[in-house]
Amino acid sequence: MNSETLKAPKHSDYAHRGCPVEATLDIIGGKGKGSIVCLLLDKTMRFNELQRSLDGISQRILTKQLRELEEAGLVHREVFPEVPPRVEYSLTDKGQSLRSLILELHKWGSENAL
Amino acid sequence: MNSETLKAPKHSDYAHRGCPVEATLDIIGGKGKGSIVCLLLDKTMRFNELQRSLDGISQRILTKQLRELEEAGLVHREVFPEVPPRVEYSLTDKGQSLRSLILELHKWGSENAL
DNA sequence: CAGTATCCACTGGGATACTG
DNA sequence: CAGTATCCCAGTGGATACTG
Repeated sequence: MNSETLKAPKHSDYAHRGCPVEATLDIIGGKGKGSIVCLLLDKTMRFNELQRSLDGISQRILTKQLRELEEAGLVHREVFPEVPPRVEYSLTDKGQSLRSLILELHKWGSENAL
Repeated sequence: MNSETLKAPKHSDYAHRGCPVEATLDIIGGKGKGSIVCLLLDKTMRFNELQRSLDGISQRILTKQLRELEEAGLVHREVFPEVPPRVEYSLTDKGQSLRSLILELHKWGSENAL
């Protein structure tokens, strides 16, 4: 079974076909990703610090979102070999390049959504 | 059963709590919504026209996304009582207020995602 | 502290068929 | 033409317990 050719076109496949807007939304659209990038714009943060700031997100999901953002090249993950372990998350340059976009999302949301 | 107090906090609940960024993403983050708003920035379109432009989206989903965008106050739906029926979709002022944001999403996506 | 591992519910979305 | 109505599946996310 060739999973790549057989599978029905999923979300991303189609989404990326036409519109770069959808492509971007696919990257920062997951649960909490907007907030994560938002938080990391200003400072480096540790895992628990992020989790507390995101008020209620589960460890599992936070890990997943961070891994996806890392894979997308937006987030840098640095592990310090200490006891107890310390892991710091920060934005890469590519991540920082989202700044003005995030600020626009923030602005529109403040004025129209909340 | 009070569905509002009993239910576990779902997506939007939590999302909106802290971050306007998430609130915005919740509104334009559904499948095809980015593309839809994008298309409607420039012209009014009919249902089938949209569906063809979105290449592959199902009728059911397109209807759903349009209804949600309408409910969010971004899209105006106008029904012409003709045979065969004609329905035209356009952006409201609130929808048009997304323009610069959409353009930024488009720009970032073109440069970083596709 | 920063995760995995499991299990489970809910929803998003696809496919297809039917209708005013 | 512009939808509804069904049925179905995969993915997302929550809760909880465990670990290096």
